[in-house]
Amino acid sequence: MSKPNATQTETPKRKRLPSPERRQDFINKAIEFFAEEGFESSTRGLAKKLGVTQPLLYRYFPSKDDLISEVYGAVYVNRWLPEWEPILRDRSRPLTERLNTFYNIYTDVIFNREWMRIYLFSGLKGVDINRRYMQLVRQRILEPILIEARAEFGLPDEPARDCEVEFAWVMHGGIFYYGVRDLIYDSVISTDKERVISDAIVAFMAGLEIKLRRDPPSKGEPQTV
Amino acid sequence: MSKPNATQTETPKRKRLPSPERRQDFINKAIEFFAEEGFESSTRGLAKKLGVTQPLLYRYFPSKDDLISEVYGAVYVNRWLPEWEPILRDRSRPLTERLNTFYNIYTDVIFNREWMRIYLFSGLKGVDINRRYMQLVRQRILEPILIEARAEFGLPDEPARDCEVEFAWVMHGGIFYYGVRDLIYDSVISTDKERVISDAIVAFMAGLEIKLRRDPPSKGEPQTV
DNA sequence: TTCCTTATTTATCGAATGACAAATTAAATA
DNA sequence: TATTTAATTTGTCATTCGATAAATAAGGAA
Repeated sequence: MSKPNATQTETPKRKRLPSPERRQDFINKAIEFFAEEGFESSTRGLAKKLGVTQPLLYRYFPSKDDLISEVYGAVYVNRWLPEWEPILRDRSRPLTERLNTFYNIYTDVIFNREWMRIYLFSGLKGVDINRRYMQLVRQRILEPILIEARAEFGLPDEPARDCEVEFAWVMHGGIFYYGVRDLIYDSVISTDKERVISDAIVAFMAGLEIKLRRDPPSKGEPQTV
Repeated sequence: MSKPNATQTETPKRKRLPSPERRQDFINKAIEFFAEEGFESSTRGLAKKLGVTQPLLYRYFPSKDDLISEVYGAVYVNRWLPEWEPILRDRSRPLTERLNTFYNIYTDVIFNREWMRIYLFSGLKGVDINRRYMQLVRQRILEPILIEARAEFGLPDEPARDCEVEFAWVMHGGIFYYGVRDLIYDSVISTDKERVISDAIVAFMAGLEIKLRRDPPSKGEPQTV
């Protein structure tokens, strides 16, 4: 079984890749690696996974933190799809249907072990990209949903109030947390994602209608917390 | 400003504490420390926070991992209050009222930066204490709630089906995620916890009633996923 | 006071870490 | 083929890490 010194069984000797491709390969594998091991894990561990020596990483990224920033970008920024928002605004379909469509394809992207773990790790690190991502969710998903809900219920068009945004966040967070339980904690019993989403949306719509009729907009405090 | 070698301005020299108290102090500060810095942070950093040298930690805990286990115990196990469950089962009050009471006092405990961060860090580490905690939540909170809901709606007493447990998890997770946004991401706009909980419960109860009447229990599949 | 127990510190080890400089070598260019 | 470019490795440094052994000293007991 043991070979002499010269001939190797596996990869011949070195594989040399042009700069851009190698770089992209590094980022892709870094996503896998840091997602699984956390950002505190060593660049040597990553290099081993890459089948490359550790100093080579520093030819492509000035520091470990720079590499991590690239990982953030590849996960957060690049995986946000612009076609999501129009789905929510398409008034030719009932809102409940739009919400189901949206959350099914949205979770097709984020219910992914890498995405989830990178998101949670970076959130605990307190990097600002998390805050920006949540602003994106609020402005491009939750507030549009609340606008559409007003239209659906025949209420006047007004910006969403803070407590309504929080209410939408709870629905969104409930669905999100289902993904966390599934992909991070392995503690999900019914893996019927579509049904979980559908049930959450039914409750959201029912609750929102009650809420909007109970304390209707354009009455008391305009927007004061 | 600079002092000679002998005289100190701050603490005289050493403060000596009896073993049990020192040990407890270590655990308490370790909770703060690891919650903020993560479990990968150094024992030297912790010792500095404690105002003590690093090897002293090893007089009280055989290894860093043993200390971390103590932290888990102090946060997860010891902060679970046995009086929670009876609140949910007290049929002299409407279920909605019980749910509001329960989630307000439950979140008084877990909506705490230390608790939340320890929970999230340990979840990402994949330690089994997380899985056990979630089983606890399911068996002692969610399933009782579903049993009570059946009674409230005048339905026959049956064990909760999987998809109902998931539905309860989404409500629970939505409330939980509100805490995460508040304490970890600082991205909460309305800090009126009581109202957020109340709205979530209204939606949950409305959704559950629709759900139970739409596909009623004791009909089709008994418990087959 | 003196002695004894033990809480605490000092000193240190071996391994692992991020990062850099210089030596190699694969592959494109001439 | 000979030469050049740059991708990759080898070697290494200064820190930092968890952990241990030995030295110190605080505080109670005699």
